[in-house]
Amino acid sequence: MPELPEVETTRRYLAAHLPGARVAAVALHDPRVLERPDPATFAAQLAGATITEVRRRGKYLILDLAPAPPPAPAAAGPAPATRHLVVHRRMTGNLFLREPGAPPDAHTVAVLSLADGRELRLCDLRRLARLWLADAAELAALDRALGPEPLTPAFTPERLAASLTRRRARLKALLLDQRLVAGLGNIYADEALFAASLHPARLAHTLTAEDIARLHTAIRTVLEQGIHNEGTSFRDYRGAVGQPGRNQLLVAVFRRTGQPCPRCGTPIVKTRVGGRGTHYCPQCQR
DNA sequence: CATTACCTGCAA
DNA sequence: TTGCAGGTAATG
Repeated sequence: MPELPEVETTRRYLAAHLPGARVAAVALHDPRVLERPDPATFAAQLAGATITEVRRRGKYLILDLAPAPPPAPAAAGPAPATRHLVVHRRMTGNLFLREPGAPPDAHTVAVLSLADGRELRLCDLRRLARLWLADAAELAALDRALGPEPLTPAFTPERLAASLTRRRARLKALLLDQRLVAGLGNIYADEALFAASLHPARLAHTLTAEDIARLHTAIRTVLEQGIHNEGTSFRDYRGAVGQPGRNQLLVAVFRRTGQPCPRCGTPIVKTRVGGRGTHYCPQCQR
């Protein structure tokens, strides 16, 4: 569910409210949410840690943790390592930061209780969301596995071209591949293809330099618009205080099957590309 | 390359 | 009752 704009919207709120907070305890309501380490180690490494920063890489949210200070007469061993709590919300996961005494949220799968009484809750109807604790090496591996951040200078038309020109796959399937660009999902892929006037089933190697330049701009434009509107909420996405986004009111093609194309009025068509529902204007997108 | 499994709820 | 849903890893 949450793509880059939804994760970024959540990140901005959490980054303004979490740094400095100390983790008092962690509860796993559904142990399947935890990838690693085992629940006991996970709880032990989180307890007492202080959240220092909230970052995002693609669709992953990363909480940097400073370890708990050692007990008073601490032996002069190696300092405990900084760790990172990595969260991926997959399809229906939401992260809520709730005030002390807030009523429970449906589908809660994990809770970080903070020392000040607040709770950071991971809630996920479909239970596909995952979280894990990473050390610096694991975080670096995650970083390497992902393509460039589309809203940074690392994402250039040349780099996009390099990952498209030799590929025989259909364009939309490649846009969803996180190794190519980090953060696009089904909504913003469809919207970017519409903004670039490109057919989702177009074979990637047939794109011209002009096509790629338009696509590069379109990817940035739709993601920036999504962030500006605090995400797209068709069904399940909510922000860190439970609020829906507004971008669903502004999409051109996504879930607008049969409705007129905003550019030419032709009814929007829905097909299947790369196993995903895909919406496009058969007139404008070639 | 494409398809399936992982989950649950809801619309068709 | 079936198929589909904003994602990804694991299969053919």
